[in-house]
Amino acid sequence: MRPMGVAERKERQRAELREQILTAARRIVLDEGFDALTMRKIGDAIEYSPATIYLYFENREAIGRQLCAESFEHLIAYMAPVGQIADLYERLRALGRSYTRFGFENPEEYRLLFMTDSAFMEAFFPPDQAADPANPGERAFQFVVDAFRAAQAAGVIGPNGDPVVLAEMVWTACHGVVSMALTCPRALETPSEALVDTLCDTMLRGIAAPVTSTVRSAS
Amino acid sequence: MRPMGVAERKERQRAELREQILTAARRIVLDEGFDALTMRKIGDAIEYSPATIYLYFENREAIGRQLCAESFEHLIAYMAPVGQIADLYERLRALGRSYTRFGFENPEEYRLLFMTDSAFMEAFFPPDQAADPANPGERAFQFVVDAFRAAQAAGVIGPNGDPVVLAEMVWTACHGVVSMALTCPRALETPSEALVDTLCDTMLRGIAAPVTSTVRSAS
DNA sequence: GACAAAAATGAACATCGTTCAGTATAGTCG
DNA sequence: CGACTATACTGAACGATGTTCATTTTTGTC
Repeated sequence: MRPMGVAERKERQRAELREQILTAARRIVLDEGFDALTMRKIGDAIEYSPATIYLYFENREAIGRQLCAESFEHLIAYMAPVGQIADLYERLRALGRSYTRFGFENPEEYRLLFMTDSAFMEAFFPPDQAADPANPGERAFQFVVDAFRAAQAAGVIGPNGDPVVLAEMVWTACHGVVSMALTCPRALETPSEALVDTLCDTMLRGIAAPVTSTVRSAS
Repeated sequence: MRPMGVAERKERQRAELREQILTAARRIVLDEGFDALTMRKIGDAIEYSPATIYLYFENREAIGRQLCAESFEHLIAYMAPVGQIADLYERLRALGRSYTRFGFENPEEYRLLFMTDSAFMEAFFPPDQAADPANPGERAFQFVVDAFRAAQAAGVIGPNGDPVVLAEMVWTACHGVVSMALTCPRALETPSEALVDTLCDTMLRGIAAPVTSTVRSAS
C-alpha cells in the first residue's frame, strides 16, 4: 500500500550493505594492504557469499577505486590546515611536510593511492583536460599549485618557473622519499623526516635564490 | 673412464639450462612486467615442465632477484660514463639525468628494481652495515655519494650537508619523478625530462647557493 | 645388460577473481 | 490467505596462480 516507503527502505538497505562492504574492505586494506584484499575475506566479514559483492560493485578494482576516493579526501584533510599559514614560504615548507606525513602515517592508503599499478590513479586523472572540482585527485594537486602561485605573486619565491611545473616538482620529489621509504626503508640511511626537510629546504632555496646565472647550456 | 669430463659436461648443461630459464624470464619481464612472469610461461618457453624450474631456482622470487642483480648492473652501465665528466657540477647534473633516463628507457627493469614490494630491494640493502663492494645496489648508490663528496671537496657545491644525505636526497627525488611517470603518466602535465631538469637544477642551486640565512627555526 | 644416481614430470593442493544457473526471500495482487 | 513475480542471494564451477612430491624417465657406471 506504500510502495514508496518500501522502495525507500530497500534502497536504504542496499546502501547499508554497500557501506558494510566498503567498511570491511577498508579494514582489510589498512591492516594488510590492497594485495591482501580478497573477495572471500570481504564475504566472511560481512557474512554474505562472495558472489553477493558483485551485486554491489563491478569487481574488486571498483572497490579499490572507491577506497581511493576516500583516501584522497583523507590526504586533503592533512594538507588543508596548511592553507591557514600566513607566511607563504612557511606554507610551502609545511605543505611538503603534511603530504609526506600523510604517507608515513597511512602507508597502506598511500600505497593504494600512488603506488598501485596505474589503474587507480588514472581514474582520478582523466584524459580530458577539463578541470573537475569534484575530483579529489585534481583538488589535492591544485592545492599545491595555488600555494606556489600565491608565493610567487607575493614575491616570496622567484618569479621564474611555471607554478604547475614547480608543484609537480615538489610533489614528485616528496613522493620519491615516501615511496622509497615505504618500499625499502633499509635503503635509506637518513631518517625519512630529515630527508624530507632537507629536500624541501633545498628546493625552496633553489627557487628563492636570486638567479645569479642563467640556466647553463644544455649541450 | 673419464668421470671428470662427464661431471664437467653435466655442470655445463646445468648452467646452460639455468641460463635458458633466466633468458626466458628476462624476455617475459621486459615485455610484460614481473607480474606477468609465470612459472608455466617459463616452462613453455624452455620446453620443460614448470616443476623443473624448481630444480634450478628456489622459487619465482629467486628468479626475480637474479634479474634484479643484472638490472642493477644495467643501471650502473648508464651512470658509469658520467664519472668521466670533469666539471663536477655538470657531473652531478648528468648523474640525475642518466639515472632517470635508465628508468624511462627501461621501465620494466626500473619497476622490478625499485617499485616491487620490498623483497627485491631489501635483498640488495642487507641489514648489516658492512659495505659489500660486490653488491650492485650499494655500488650504484656509492657512485652518487662519491660524486657529491668530490664536488664538495672541490668546493663546487656548498660545504654544508653530509654527502650521504645529499645523495639520498637527489636519488629519492629523481626516483619520485620516474616512479610517478611510470605509475601514472597522465598525472604529470610537464614532460618528464623537463621535470627532471628543473628538479636537478633547483636542487643543485639550493645546495650551491651561498647560505645567506641559517635554516629557519623549526618551530 | 643390470643397477644406481640424477633429472624431469604429471598430478595434485590451496589459493585467487569471476560467472551463472539455480534457490530462497520478500512484496504484490486476487 | 494463497499464488505469482521480481528481487536478493548463493553454491558450484572455471581457469588461473605458485608450489610440492611421488613417480617415471633418462643417464652413467660397473
